[in-house]
Amino acid sequence: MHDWREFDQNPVSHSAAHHLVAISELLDEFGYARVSDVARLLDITRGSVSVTLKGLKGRGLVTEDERRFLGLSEEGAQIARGVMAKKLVLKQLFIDLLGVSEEQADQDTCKIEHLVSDETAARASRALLFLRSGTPEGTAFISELRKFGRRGESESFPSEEVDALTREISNAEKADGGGTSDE
Amino acid sequence: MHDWREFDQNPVSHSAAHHLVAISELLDEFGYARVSDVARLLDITRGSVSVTLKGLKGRGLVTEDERRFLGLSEEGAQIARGVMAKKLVLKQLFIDLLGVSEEQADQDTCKIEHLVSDETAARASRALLFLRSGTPEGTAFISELRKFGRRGESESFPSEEVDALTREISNAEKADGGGTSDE
DNA sequence: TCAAGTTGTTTGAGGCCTCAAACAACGTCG
DNA sequence: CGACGTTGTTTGAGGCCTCAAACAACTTGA
Repeated sequence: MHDWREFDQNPVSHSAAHHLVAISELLDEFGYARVSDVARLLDITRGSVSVTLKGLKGRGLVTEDERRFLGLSEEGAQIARGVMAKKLVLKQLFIDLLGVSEEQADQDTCKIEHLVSDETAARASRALLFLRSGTPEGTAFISELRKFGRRGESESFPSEEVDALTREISNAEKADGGGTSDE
Repeated sequence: MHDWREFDQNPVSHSAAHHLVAISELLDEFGYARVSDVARLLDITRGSVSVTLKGLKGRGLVTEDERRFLGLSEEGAQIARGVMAKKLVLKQLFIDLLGVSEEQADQDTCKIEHLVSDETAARASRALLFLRSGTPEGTAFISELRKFGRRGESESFPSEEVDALTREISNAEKADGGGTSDE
């Protein structure tokens, strides 16, 4: 497992991704985006945005008007779309499937949005589409899961139950022949 | 969405979390952990590990032997347990529910493990327990989902389907009264 | 017009993480 | 013993991200 640092390889960092998404959202909502608007939306200083965007402009992801209005290049827009789509899909999956509160789902996906692989995001979207297609199996599953979930709402995370699950899974992995989880 | 930077608040950073987990795994597997072992496992230099661990020792999360063997304080061990449990639960959820390959699930969860909230992790573990309990609804759901998933294995992420889903969801959000995603 | 506010930039600082390189303190083995 | 290898540390550097503060340029309004 030597690739825990793989976001080193990401075309854009966590922060940069958020800058791109912010610009995209501002353009959508107001038709323009300036350094200050991005700073306000991300709740960081204009100085930080200025510096970060300098890099993104240099890499051809962000463009700038004579009037200092920001825009996204095709590549920048594509990255932003990807990140937003991942976030949306994951968030909705957490909400619809796991029953996480919208608030919490938003906070969580906000942090992980640009870290999940295309494969996982694609599969999540398949699951979501399936759920939303309203098949009896989907409906029954969710309904049973919710009933099941009503037990043990203790809310502290590494609960005893999880410990048991942990043991169960890691035993299964060992029996399986090792798994990928270490080494 | 002003808390996209919330890992600022995290007791430990991404990197630090991995150091703690590495120590925990090494202790589990070999009974001891030294700076070099951690470095090897994380694939970074001893110098980096030395520096990072200095911080973690200072914060009372990591201990050190006279013989330079590393250990975890109660708090450090607890953090490591939490992170490992989150990773395991999410990984297994991705595999069992979404049908992601083990390889990919491992890479993904490796990056997001310590970013997910307790609530989401707890709910994920409920879903996993439910799935593993072998109820007919669970089994039927997975089986139907897999059939459903066999269409559109195109594997590129922001697929047309996802775009459609995106529009659908964001429209629903607007109709809903706005949602939390922007504000 | 001129003061006040907004906007964007730069700079100096710091935090975090990483590296390479240089060191010192251990071994081990011939 | 002495050369060699391992181990852990420190240092100088850089990347990335952030801040506060100081500026310059612009707009606004009385």
